[in-house]
Amino acid sequence: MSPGPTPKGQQRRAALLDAAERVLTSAGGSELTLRAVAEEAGVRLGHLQYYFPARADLLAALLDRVLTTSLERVTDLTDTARTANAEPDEESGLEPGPDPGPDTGLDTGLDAALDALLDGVLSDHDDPRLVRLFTEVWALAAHDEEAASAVRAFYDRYASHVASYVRDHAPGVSAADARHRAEVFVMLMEGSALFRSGITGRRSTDADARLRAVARALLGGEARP
Amino acid sequence: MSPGPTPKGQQRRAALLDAAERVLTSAGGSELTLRAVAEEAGVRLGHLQYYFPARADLLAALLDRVLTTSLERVTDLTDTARTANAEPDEESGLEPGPDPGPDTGLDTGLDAALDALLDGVLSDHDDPRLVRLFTEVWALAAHDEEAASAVRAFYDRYASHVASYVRDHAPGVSAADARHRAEVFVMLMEGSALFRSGITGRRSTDADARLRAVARALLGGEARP
DNA sequence: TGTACATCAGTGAACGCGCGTTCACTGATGTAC
DNA sequence: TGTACATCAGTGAACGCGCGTTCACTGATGTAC
Repeated sequence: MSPGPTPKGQQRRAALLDAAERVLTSAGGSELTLRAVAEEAGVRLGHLQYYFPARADLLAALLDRVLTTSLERVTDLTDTARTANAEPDEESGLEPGPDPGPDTGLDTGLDAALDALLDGVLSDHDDPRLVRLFTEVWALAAHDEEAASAVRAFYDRYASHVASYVRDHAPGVSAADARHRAEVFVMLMEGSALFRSGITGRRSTDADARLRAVARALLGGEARP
Repeated sequence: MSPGPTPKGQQRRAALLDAAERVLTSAGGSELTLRAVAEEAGVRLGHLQYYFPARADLLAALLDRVLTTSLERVTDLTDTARTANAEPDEESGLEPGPDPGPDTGLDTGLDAALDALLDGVLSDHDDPRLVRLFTEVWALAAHDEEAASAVRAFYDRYASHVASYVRDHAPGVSAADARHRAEVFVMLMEGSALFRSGITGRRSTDADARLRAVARALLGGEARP
Protein backbone atom coordinates (compact mmCIF):
# COMPACT_ATOMS: atom_id res chain seq x y z
CA MET A 1 0.00 0.00 0.00
CA SER A 2 0.91 3.66 -0.17
CA PRO A 3 3.33 4.97 2.49
CA GLY A 4 6.34 2.96 3.52
CA PRO A 5 6.23 0.11 5.95
CA THR A 6 8.07 1.91 8.73
CA PRO A 7 6.85 0.99 12.21
CA LYS A 8 5.48 4.45 12.87
CA GLY A 9 3.77 4.56 9.51
CA GLN A 10 2.05 1.22 10.06
CA GLN A 11 0.99 2.29 13.52
CA ARG A 12 -0.47 5.57 12.29
CA ARG A 13 -2.20 3.79 9.49
CA ALA A 14 -3.81 1.38 11.91
CA ALA A 15 -4.86 4.25 14.18
CA LEU A 16 -6.50 5.99 11.23
CA LEU A 17 -8.37 2.82 10.32
CA ASP A 18 -9.46 2.50 13.94
CA ALA A 19 -10.87 6.00 13.74
CA ALA A 20 -12.64 5.25 10.48
CA GLU A 21 -14.13 2.12 12.01
CA ARG A 22 -15.43 4.07 14.98
CA VAL A 23 -17.01 6.67 12.72
CA LEU A 24 -18.54 3.98 10.55
CA THR A 25 -20.04 1.98 13.39
CA SER A 26 -21.36 4.99 15.27
CA ALA A 27 -22.59 7.19 12.44
CA GLY A 28 -22.95 5.03 9.35
CA GLY A 29 -21.53 4.95 5.87
CA SER A 30 -23.06 8.20 4.68
CA GLU A 31 -21.29 10.10 7.43
CA LEU A 32 -17.95 8.43 6.90
CA THR A 33 -16.28 11.58 5.56
CA LEU A 34 -12.58 12.21 5.47
CA ARG A 35 -13.02 15.20 7.74
CA ALA A 36 -14.92 13.15 10.30
CA VAL A 37 -12.27 10.43 10.28
CA ALA A 38 -9.45 12.96 10.59
CA GLU A 39 -11.15 14.65 13.51
CA GLU A 40 -11.84 11.30 15.20
CA ALA A 41 -8.18 10.38 14.78
CA GLY A 42 -6.98 13.80 15.92
CA VAL A 43 -5.09 14.63 12.76
CA ARG A 44 -5.58 17.17 9.99
CA LEU A 45 -7.39 16.36 6.82
CA GLY A 46 -4.26 16.73 4.72
CA HIS A 47 -2.44 14.25 6.90
CA LEU A 48 -5.12 11.62 6.54
CA GLN A 49 -4.75 12.06 2.82
CA TYR A 50 -1.04 11.40 3.16
CA TYR A 51 -1.85 7.83 4.20
CA PHE A 52 -4.98 7.40 2.10
CA PRO A 53 -4.74 9.64 -0.98
CA ALA A 54 -8.35 8.99 -1.99
CA ARG A 55 -11.42 8.10 -0.02
CA ALA A 56 -11.63 4.86 -1.97
CA ASP A 57 -8.22 3.86 -0.61
CA LEU A 58 -9.43 4.29 2.95
CA LEU A 59 -12.55 2.26 2.25
CA ALA A 60 -10.64 -0.54 0.57
CA ALA A 61 -8.11 -0.73 3.41
CA LEU A 62 -10.88 -0.74 5.98
CA LEU A 63 -12.79 -3.51 4.22
CA ASP A 64 -9.63 -5.53 3.90
CA ARG A 65 -8.82 -5.19 7.57
CA VAL A 66 -12.34 -6.04 8.72
CA LEU A 67 -12.41 -9.21 6.63
CA THR A 68 -8.87 -10.23 7.56
CA THR A 69 -9.50 -9.75 11.27
CA SER A 70 -12.79 -11.62 11.14
CA LEU A 71 -11.29 -14.51 9.24
CA GLU A 72 -8.48 -14.77 11.80
CA ARG A 73 -11.10 -14.96 14.51
CA VAL A 74 -12.97 -17.70 12.64
CA THR A 75 -9.73 -19.58 12.13
CA ASP A 76 -8.91 -19.35 15.82
CA LEU A 77 -12.33 -20.58 16.85
CA THR A 78 -12.49 -23.52 14.47
CA ASP A 79 -8.89 -24.56 15.06
CA THR A 80 -9.44 -24.51 18.78
CA ALA A 81 -12.58 -26.57 18.42
CA ARG A 82 -10.85 -29.03 16.11
CA THR A 83 -7.87 -29.69 18.35
CA ALA A 84 -10.04 -29.84 21.46
CA ASN A 85 -12.18 -32.33 19.63
CA ALA A 86 -9.30 -34.48 18.54
CA GLU A 87 -8.38 -35.13 22.15
CA PRO A 88 -11.65 -35.20 24.03
CA ASP A 89 -10.30 -36.29 27.38
CA GLU A 90 -7.48 -35.12 29.62
CA GLU A 91 -6.85 -31.99 27.63
CA SER A 92 -5.54 -29.12 29.69
CA GLY A 93 -5.60 -26.61 26.86
CA LEU A 94 -8.92 -24.91 26.48
CA GLU A 95 -12.07 -24.21 28.36
CA PRO A 96 -14.71 -26.88 28.11
CA GLY A 97 -17.29 -24.22 27.28
CA PRO A 98 -20.50 -23.50 29.15
CA ASP A 99 -23.17 -25.94 30.05
CA PRO A 100 -23.57 -28.97 27.79
CA GLY A 101 -27.02 -27.79 26.86
CA PRO A 102 -30.19 -29.08 28.47
CA ASP A 103 -31.86 -29.73 25.17
CA THR A 104 -33.99 -32.60 23.99
CA GLY A 105 -31.04 -34.38 22.54
CA LEU A 106 -28.15 -36.00 24.28
CA ASP A 107 -24.86 -34.16 24.39
CA THR A 108 -21.73 -36.19 24.60
CA GLY A 109 -18.42 -34.94 25.92
CA LEU A 110 -17.32 -34.27 22.39
CA ASP A 111 -19.94 -31.58 22.07
CA ALA A 112 -18.07 -29.30 24.43
CA ALA A 113 -15.86 -28.28 21.51
CA LEU A 114 -18.90 -27.60 19.40
CA ASP A 115 -20.43 -25.45 22.09
CA ALA A 116 -17.22 -23.50 22.51
CA LEU A 117 -17.20 -22.76 18.79
CA LEU A 118 -20.83 -21.76 18.88
CA ASP A 119 -20.34 -19.58 21.94
CA GLY A 120 -17.43 -17.87 20.28
CA VAL A 121 -19.38 -16.94 17.17
CA LEU A 122 -22.52 -15.92 19.02
CA SER A 123 -20.74 -13.83 21.62
CA ASP A 124 -18.88 -11.99 18.86
CA HIS A 125 -22.25 -11.22 17.33
CA ASP A 126 -23.46 -9.80 20.62
CA ASP A 127 -21.31 -6.77 19.91
CA PRO A 128 -23.53 -4.40 17.92
CA ARG A 129 -20.49 -2.56 16.57
CA LEU A 130 -19.25 -5.65 14.78
CA VAL A 131 -22.68 -6.36 13.30
CA ARG A 132 -23.11 -2.75 12.20
CA LEU A 133 -19.75 -3.00 10.52
CA PHE A 134 -21.00 -6.01 8.60
CA THR A 135 -24.25 -4.37 7.56
CA GLU A 136 -22.08 -1.66 6.01
CA VAL A 137 -19.91 -4.30 4.39
CA TRP A 138 -22.96 -6.00 2.88
CA ALA A 139 -24.38 -2.71 1.62
CA LEU A 140 -21.03 -1.86 0.11
CA ALA A 141 -20.69 -5.26 -1.53
CA ALA A 142 -24.22 -4.99 -2.91
CA HIS A 143 -23.15 -2.16 -5.19
CA ASP A 144 -19.40 -2.58 -5.64
CA GLU A 145 -18.28 -5.68 -7.48
CA GLU A 146 -14.71 -5.45 -6.25
CA ALA A 147 -15.86 -5.32 -2.65
CA ALA A 148 -18.34 -8.12 -3.32
CA SER A 149 -15.57 -10.32 -4.63
CA ALA A 150 -13.53 -9.81 -1.45
CA VAL A 151 -16.59 -10.46 0.69
CA ARG A 152 -17.44 -13.67 -1.14
CA ALA A 153 -13.85 -14.85 -0.73
CA PHE A 154 -14.14 -14.20 2.99
CA TYR A 155 -17.34 -16.20 3.37
CA ASP A 156 -15.97 -18.96 1.21
CA ARG A 157 -13.03 -19.36 3.58
CA TYR A 158 -15.26 -19.00 6.60
CA ALA A 159 -17.38 -21.91 5.35
CA SER A 160 -14.27 -23.94 4.56
CA HIS A 161 -13.03 -23.66 8.12
CA VAL A 162 -16.39 -24.68 9.48
CA ALA A 163 -16.58 -27.58 7.03
CA SER A 164 -13.18 -28.80 8.20
CA TYR A 165 -14.44 -28.77 11.74
CA VAL A 166 -17.51 -30.77 10.74
CA ARG A 167 -15.44 -33.37 8.96
CA ASP A 168 -13.22 -33.83 11.99
CA HIS A 169 -16.10 -33.94 14.38
CA ALA A 170 -18.35 -36.20 12.35
CA PRO A 171 -16.23 -38.45 10.15
CA GLY A 172 -19.29 -40.13 8.71
CA VAL A 173 -20.25 -36.93 6.92
CA SER A 174 -19.08 -36.63 3.33
CA ALA A 175 -16.93 -33.69 2.24
CA ALA A 176 -19.76 -32.29 0.16
CA ASP A 177 -22.27 -32.65 2.94
CA ALA A 178 -19.90 -31.05 5.43
CA ARG A 179 -19.54 -28.13 3.07
CA HIS A 180 -23.28 -27.71 2.74
CA ARG A 181 -23.79 -27.95 6.46
CA ALA A 182 -21.09 -25.32 6.93
CA GLU A 183 -22.72 -22.99 4.42
CA VAL A 184 -26.09 -23.25 6.08
CA PHE A 185 -24.43 -22.73 9.44
CA VAL A 186 -22.83 -19.50 8.20
CA MET A 187 -26.16 -18.32 6.78
CA LEU A 188 -27.79 -19.00 10.12
CA MET A 189 -25.08 -17.15 12.02
CA GLU A 190 -25.23 -14.08 9.78
CA GLY A 191 -28.99 -14.00 10.01
CA SER A 192 -28.94 -14.37 13.76
CA ALA A 193 -26.36 -11.59 14.03
CA LEU A 194 -28.92 -9.16 12.65
CA PHE A 195 -31.37 -10.11 15.36
CA ARG A 196 -28.86 -10.21 18.21
CA SER A 197 -27.62 -6.73 17.42
CA GLY A 198 -30.92 -4.93 17.86
CA ILE A 199 -31.10 -4.02 14.19
CA THR A 200 -33.93 -6.34 13.21
CA GLY A 201 -34.89 -7.71 16.59
CA ARG A 202 -33.87 -8.20 20.17
CA ARG A 203 -31.84 -10.99 21.59
CA SER A 204 -33.99 -13.66 23.15
CA THR A 205 -32.52 -16.36 25.31
CA ASP A 206 -35.39 -18.69 24.55
CA ALA A 207 -34.98 -18.47 20.80
CA ASP A 208 -31.25 -18.80 21.49
CA ALA A 209 -31.79 -22.35 22.72
CA ARG A 210 -33.51 -23.27 19.46
CA LEU A 211 -30.83 -21.50 17.45
CA ARG A 212 -28.14 -23.44 19.24
CA ALA A 213 -29.97 -26.71 18.79
CA VAL A 214 -30.18 -26.16 15.03
CA ALA A 215 -26.53 -25.15 14.85
CA ARG A 216 -25.51 -28.21 16.87
CA ALA A 217 -27.51 -30.52 14.66
CA LEU A 218 -25.88 -28.98 11.59
CA LEU A 219 -22.31 -29.16 12.84
CA GLY A 220 -22.70 -32.35 14.80
CA GLY A 221 -23.52 -34.37 11.75
CA GLU A 222 -26.99 -35.42 12.78
CA ALA A 223 -28.83 -36.98 9.91
CA ARG A 224 -32.19 -35.29 10.13
CA PRO A 225 -31.60 -31.58 9.59
CA MET B 1 -48.65 12.15 4.32
CA SER B 2 -47.95 15.50 2.74
CA PRO B 3 -49.89 16.25 -0.48
CA GLY B 4 -53.57 15.41 -0.73
CA PRO B 5 -54.85 11.93 -1.41
CA THR B 6 -56.11 12.66 -4.90
CA PRO B 7 -55.76 9.72 -7.30
CA LYS B 8 -53.23 11.51 -9.43
CA GLY B 9 -51.26 12.58 -6.39
CA GLN B 10 -51.10 9.03 -5.03
CA GLN B 11 -50.09 7.72 -8.41
CA ARG B 12 -47.30 10.27 -8.80
CA ARG B 13 -46.14 9.58 -5.32
CA ALA B 14 -45.92 5.87 -6.01
CA ALA B 15 -44.06 6.54 -9.27
CA LEU B 16 -41.55 8.68 -7.41
CA LEU B 17 -41.02 5.96 -4.82
CA ASP B 18 -40.57 3.46 -7.66
CA ALA B 19 -37.86 5.69 -9.08
CA ALA B 20 -36.19 6.03 -5.68
CA GLU B 21 -36.27 2.26 -5.27
CA ARG B 22 -34.63 1.75 -8.64
CA VAL B 23 -31.89 4.23 -7.82
CA LEU B 24 -31.33 2.63 -4.44
CA THR B 25 -31.09 -0.93 -5.70
CA SER B 26 -28.89 -0.09 -8.67
CA ALA B 27 -26.59 2.53 -7.20
CA GLY B 28 -26.78 2.27 -3.43
CA GLY B 29 -27.70 4.53 -0.57
CA SER B 30 -24.87 7.01 -1.00
CA GLU B 31 -26.03 7.78 -4.52
CA LEU B 32 -29.66 8.12 -3.61
CA THR B 33 -29.77 11.87 -4.22
CA LEU B 34 -32.88 13.89 -4.88
CA ARG B 35 -31.54 14.88 -8.26
CA ALA B 36 -30.91 11.27 -9.23
CA VAL B 37 -34.41 10.24 -8.17
CA ALA B 38 -36.00 13.18 -10.02
CA GLU B 39 -34.09 12.32 -13.16
CA GLU B 40 -35.01 8.63 -12.87
CA ALA B 41 -38.66 9.61 -12.47
CA GLY B 42 -38.50 12.15 -15.30
CA VAL B 43 -39.53 15.13 -13.20
CA ARG B 44 -37.77 18.27 -12.04
CA LEU B 45 -36.07 18.49 -8.70
CA GLY B 46 -38.55 21.07 -7.44
CA HIS B 47 -41.43 18.80 -8.27
CA LEU B 48 -40.02 15.88 -6.34
CA GLN B 49 -39.76 18.24 -3.41
CA TYR B 50 -43.42 19.04 -3.80
CA TYR B 51 -44.22 15.47 -2.82
CA PHE B 52 -41.32 14.94 -0.45
CA PRO B 53 -40.32 18.28 1.04
CA ALA B 54 -37.18 16.86 2.64
CA ARG B 55 -34.97 13.95 1.76
CA ALA B 56 -35.84 12.35 5.08
CA ASP B 57 -39.51 12.27 4.01
CA LEU B 58 -38.62 10.35 0.89
CA LEU B 59 -36.52 7.89 2.85
CA ALA B 60 -39.19 7.35 5.48
CA ALA B 61 -41.89 6.80 2.85
CA LEU B 62 -39.68 4.39 0.97
CA LEU B 63 -38.84 2.38 4.07
CA ASP B 64 -42.50 2.27 5.02
CA ARG B 65 -43.51 1.01 1.61
CA VAL B 66 -40.80 -1.63 1.44
CA LEU B 67 -41.76 -3.03 4.84
CA THR B 68 -45.49 -2.86 4.14
CA THR B 69 -45.15 -4.61 0.80
CA SER B 70 -42.89 -7.29 2.23
CA LEU B 71 -45.21 -7.95 5.13
CA GLU B 72 -48.16 -8.30 2.75
CA ARG B 73 -46.18 -10.86 0.85
CA VAL B 74 -45.37 -12.78 4.01
CA THR B 75 -49.01 -12.64 5.05
CA ASP B 76 -50.07 -14.00 1.68
CA LEU B 77 -47.59 -16.84 1.81
CA THR B 78 -48.34 -17.95 5.34
CA ASP B 79 -52.11 -17.59 4.93
CA THR B 80 -52.02 -19.65 1.78
CA ALA B 81 -49.95 -22.31 3.50
CA ARG B 82 -52.23 -22.30 6.53
CA THR B 83 -55.48 -22.71 4.63
CA ALA B 84 -53.98 -25.31 2.33
CA ASN B 85 -52.82 -27.15 5.40
CA ALA B 86 -56.09 -26.71 7.28
CA GLU B 87 -58.07 -28.82 4.83
CA PRO B 88 -56.13 -31.97 4.20
CA ASP B 89 -59.28 -34.08 4.55
CA GLU B 90 -62.69 -32.43 4.60
CA GLU B 91 -61.96 -30.37 7.67
CA SER B 92 -63.08 -26.75 7.53
CA GLY B 93 -62.82 -25.90 11.20
CA LEU B 94 -59.97 -24.82 13.38
CA GLU B 95 -57.96 -27.89 14.18
CA PRO B 96 -55.96 -29.24 11.31
CA GLY B 97 -56.13 -32.72 12.72
CA PRO B 98 -53.45 -34.85 14.29
CA ASP B 99 -49.90 -34.25 13.39
CA PRO B 100 -48.59 -36.99 11.12
CA GLY B 101 -45.50 -36.92 13.32
CA PRO B 102 -42.88 -37.93 10.78
CA ASP B 103 -39.92 -37.56 13.04
CA THR B 104 -37.43 -39.42 10.98
CA GLY B 105 -39.82 -39.93 8.17
CA LEU B 106 -40.81 -39.00 4.69
CA ASP B 107 -42.84 -36.12 3.39
CA THR B 108 -46.55 -36.56 3.53
CA GLY B 109 -49.08 -34.63 1.51
CA LEU B 110 -49.34 -32.08 4.29
CA ASP B 111 -45.80 -30.97 3.68
CA ALA B 112 -46.78 -29.61 0.30
CA ALA B 113 -48.03 -26.49 2.06
CA LEU B 114 -44.76 -26.14 3.90
CA ASP B 115 -42.80 -26.49 0.70
CA ALA B 116 -44.96 -23.90 -1.02
CA LEU B 117 -44.26 -21.45 1.79
CA LEU B 118 -40.58 -22.20 1.64
CA ASP B 119 -40.51 -21.90 -2.15
CA GLY B 120 -42.25 -18.54 -1.91
CA VAL B 121 -39.76 -17.07 0.50
CA LEU B 122 -36.70 -18.47 -1.22
CA SER B 123 -37.77 -17.47 -4.72
CA ASP B 124 -38.39 -13.92 -3.48
CA HIS B 125 -34.85 -13.91 -2.18
CA ASP B 126 -33.57 -14.97 -5.57
CA ASP B 127 -34.23 -11.42 -6.74
CA PRO B 128 -31.02 -9.51 -5.98
CA ARG B 129 -32.88 -6.20 -6.09
CA LEU B 130 -35.03 -7.16 -3.14
CA VAL B 131 -32.06 -8.34 -1.14
CA ARG B 132 -30.09 -5.20 -1.95
CA LEU B 133 -33.04 -3.19 -0.76
CA PHE B 134 -32.90 -5.03 2.53
CA THR B 135 -29.17 -4.56 2.97
CA GLU B 136 -29.86 -0.84 2.68
CA VAL B 137 -32.72 -1.17 5.16
CA TRP B 138 -30.47 -2.94 7.65
CA ALA B 139 -27.71 -0.37 7.24
CA LEU B 140 -30.23 2.42 7.72
CA ALA B 141 -31.73 0.76 10.79
CA ALA B 142 -28.26 0.23 12.24
CA HIS B 143 -27.82 3.98 12.66
CA ASP B 144 -31.35 5.40 12.83
CA GLU B 145 -33.40 4.40 15.84
CA GLU B 146 -36.70 5.40 14.25
CA ALA B 147 -36.01 3.23 11.23
CA ALA B 148 -34.80 0.43 13.49
CA SER B 149 -38.05 0.52 15.40
CA ALA B 150 -40.07 0.13 12.19
CA VAL B 151 -37.79 -2.67 11.04
CA ARG B 152 -38.10 -4.54 14.31
CA ALA B 153 -41.88 -4.22 14.15
CA PHE B 154 -41.78 -5.70 10.66
CA TYR B 155 -39.73 -8.71 11.71
CA ASP B 156 -41.84 -9.18 14.81
CA ARG B 157 -44.94 -9.49 12.64
CA TYR B 158 -43.10 -11.63 10.14
CA ALA B 159 -42.20 -14.08 12.90
CA SER B 160 -45.76 -13.99 14.25
CA HIS B 161 -47.18 -15.07 10.92
CA VAL B 162 -44.70 -17.89 10.65
CA ALA B 163 -45.40 -18.94 14.24
CA SER B 164 -49.12 -19.11 13.46
CA TYR B 165 -48.35 -21.37 10.57
CA VAL B 166 -46.25 -23.61 12.77
CA ARG B 167 -48.99 -23.89 15.38
CA ASP B 168 -51.53 -24.87 12.78
CA HIS B 169 -49.25 -27.32 11.12
CA ALA B 170 -47.87 -28.92 14.25
CA PRO B 171 -50.41 -28.70 17.08
CA GLY B 172 -48.15 -30.47 19.47
CA VAL B 173 -45.79 -27.51 19.50
CA SER B 174 -46.33 -24.98 22.28
CA ALA B 175 -46.98 -21.32 21.47
CA ALA B 176 -43.61 -20.34 22.85
CA ASP B 177 -41.80 -23.06 20.95
CA ALA B 178 -43.60 -22.12 17.74
CA ARG B 179 -42.46 -18.55 18.22
CA HIS B 180 -38.87 -19.57 18.75
CA ARG B 181 -38.95 -21.85 15.73
CA ALA B 182 -40.39 -18.98 13.69
CA GLU B 183 -37.69 -16.59 14.85
CA VAL B 184 -34.91 -18.99 13.96
CA PHE B 185 -36.60 -19.62 10.63
CA VAL B 186 -36.62 -15.89 9.88
CA MET B 187 -32.95 -15.62 10.88
CA LEU B 188 -32.13 -18.46 8.55
CA MET B 189 -34.07 -16.92 5.67
CA GLU B 190 -32.44 -13.50 6.06
CA GLY B 191 -29.02 -15.07 6.26
CA SER B 192 -29.65 -17.22 3.23
CA ALA B 193 -30.90 -14.19 1.29
CA LEU B 194 -27.44 -12.67 1.55
CA PHE B 195 -25.91 -15.75 0.00
CA ARG B 196 -28.56 -16.24 -2.68
CA SER B 197 -28.19 -12.69 -3.89
CA GLY B 198 -24.53 -12.86 -4.81
CA ILE B 199 -23.58 -10.39 -2.10
CA THR B 200 -21.83 -12.81 0.23
CA GLY B 201 -21.93 -15.95 -1.86
CA ARG B 202 -23.43 -17.71 -4.80
CA ARG B 203 -26.56 -19.76 -4.85
CA SER B 204 -25.83 -23.43 -4.58
CA THR B 205 -28.50 -26.01 -5.24
CA ASP B 206 -26.75 -28.56 -3.08
CA ALA B 207 -26.61 -26.33 -0.04
CA ASP B 208 -30.19 -25.44 -0.87
CA ALA B 209 -31.27 -28.98 -0.08
CA ARG B 210 -29.71 -28.74 3.37
CA LEU B 211 -31.20 -25.28 3.88
CA ARG B 212 -34.65 -26.60 3.03
CA ALA B 213 -34.23 -29.60 5.28
CA VAL B 214 -33.38 -27.37 8.23
CA ALA B 215 -36.29 -25.05 7.48
CA ARG B 216 -38.69 -27.97 7.15
CA ALA B 217 -37.55 -29.43 10.44
CA LEU B 218 -38.05 -26.05 12.11
CA LEU B 219 -41.50 -25.39 10.71
CA GLY B 220 -42.68 -28.96 10.68
CA GLY B 221 -42.40 -29.30 14.43
CA GLU B 222 -39.76 -31.99 14.47
CA ALA B 223 -38.36 -32.46 17.92
CA ARG B 224 -34.68 -32.56 17.22
CA PRO B 225 -33.68 -29.21 15.76
C1' DT C 1 31.20 12.70 15.01
C1' DG C 2 29.39 15.97 12.10
C1' DT C 3 27.33 17.51 8.02
C1' DA C 4 24.32 17.10 3.70
C1' DC C 5 20.53 15.41 1.79
C1' DA C 6 16.59 12.51 0.84
C1' DT C 7 12.55 10.76 2.54
C1' DC C 8 8.83 10.64 5.89
C1' DA C 9 5.28 12.92 8.56
C1' DG C 10 2.22 16.46 9.06
C1' DT C 11 0.06 21.40 7.99
C1' DG C 12 -2.99 24.79 5.89
C1' DA C 13 -5.39 26.96 2.43
C1' DA C 14 -7.87 26.83 -1.55
C1' DC C 15 -10.54 24.69 -5.57
C1' DG C 16 -14.71 23.19 -7.97
C1' DC C 17 -18.71 20.49 -7.45
C1' DG C 18 -22.89 18.36 -6.13
C1' DC C 19 -25.73 18.34 -2.42
C1' DG C 20 -30.38 19.50 0.15
C1' DT C 21 -33.16 23.29 0.75
C1' DT C 22 -35.73 27.65 -0.22
C1' DC C 23 -38.72 30.33 -2.75
C1' DA C 24 -41.23 32.92 -6.13
C1' DC C 25 -43.48 31.62 -9.89
C1' DT C 26 -46.80 29.51 -13.67
C1' DG C 27 -50.15 26.45 -15.49
C1' DA C 28 -53.78 22.80 -14.66
C1' DT C 29 -57.67 21.13 -12.21
C1' DG C 30 -61.32 21.14 -9.37
C1' DT C 31 -65.34 23.48 -6.91
C1' DA C 32 -68.98 26.92 -5.47
C1' DC C 33 -72.55 29.68 -6.93
C1' DT D 1 -73.51 27.19 -18.39
C1' DG D 2 -70.25 30.47 -17.17
C1' DT D 3 -67.29 32.77 -14.09
C1' DA D 4 -64.26 33.32 -9.81
C1' DC D 5 -61.28 31.43 -6.91
C1' DA D 6 -58.79 28.08 -4.25
C1' DT D 7 -56.01 24.28 -4.45
C1' DC D 8 -53.03 21.04 -6.87
C1' DA D 9 -49.20 20.08 -9.92
C1' DG D 10 -45.04 21.34 -11.74
C1' DT D 11 -40.96 24.80 -13.02
C1' DG D 12 -36.59 27.23 -12.56
C1' DA D 13 -33.14 29.64 -10.39
C1' DA D 14 -30.50 30.53 -6.64
C1' DC D 15 -28.48 29.81 -1.80
C1' DG D 16 -25.02 28.16 1.47
C1' DC D 17 -22.53 24.22 2.80
C1' DG D 18 -19.72 20.27 3.20
C1' DC D 19 -17.56 17.26 0.33
C1' DG D 20 -13.15 15.02 -1.94
C1' DT D 21 -9.20 16.53 -4.01
C1' DT D 22 -4.98 19.34 -5.04
C1' DC D 23 -0.89 21.46 -3.85
C1' DA D 24 2.79 24.14 -1.95
C1' DC D 25 4.72 24.12 2.20
C1' DT D 26 7.32 23.03 6.89
C1' DG D 27 9.34 20.23 10.34
C1' DA D 28 11.09 15.56 11.83
C1' DT D 29 13.68 11.50 10.99
C1' DG D 30 16.71 8.61 8.93
C1' DT D 31 21.01 7.61 6.08
C1' DA D 32 25.52 8.12 3.53
C1' DC D 33 30.02 9.57 3.81
